[in-house]
Amino acid sequence: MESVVEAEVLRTKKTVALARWLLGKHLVRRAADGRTDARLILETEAYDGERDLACHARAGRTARTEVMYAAGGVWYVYLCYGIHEMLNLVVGPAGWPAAILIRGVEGASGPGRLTRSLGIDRSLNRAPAVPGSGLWLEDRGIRVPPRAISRTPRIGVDYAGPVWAAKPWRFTIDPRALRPPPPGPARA
DNA sequence: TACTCGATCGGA
DNA sequence: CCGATCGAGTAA
Repeated sequence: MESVVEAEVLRTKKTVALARWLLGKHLVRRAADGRTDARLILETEAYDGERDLACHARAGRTARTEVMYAAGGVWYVYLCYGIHEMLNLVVGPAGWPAAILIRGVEGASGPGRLTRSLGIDRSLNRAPAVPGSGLWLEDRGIRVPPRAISRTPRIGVDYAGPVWAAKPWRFTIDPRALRPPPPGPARA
């Protein structure tokens, strides 16, 4: 069975825990033609608060970062390097700027590639993560064993300085660990 | 208004 | 390793 992820969860859990929790959930896109595309989330990164020098909110409230201060459950989509649309989920209570970058899903590895693959751009910035917006999250009951999850530092944030760049706030699913290998040769 | 630099990617 | 490509943020 599947259930749409409720905003309540996104507002109450801690940012880093949510980045991990999102692994194994489905990112679901409904295109203009009505077709839906559900992809298992395989890679995420947490960005948490003005103190986090890798987070866009490090400079406080600006026109771009305002959406990060909203209560969890809306999308933050911005343009990076003039080319790539980056998809983030705003999380946490209103007033606390935090977001989770969706870096990889089934069939699309890399934040720029996944938005291109799913037809996601800045027109979804500030949109709520509910079916009516065309982009939402579902829990389809996939259980991700802890051994399938890896933690590493975030990608491309050296500018944040050694302390914040080193935070192990990137989470990935090792696909091999998700699908256990077939049993070996039958025992005699 | 000028200038810098990206939460990337694909091609030498 | 390098260039693409453009808007946000900063300084002036």
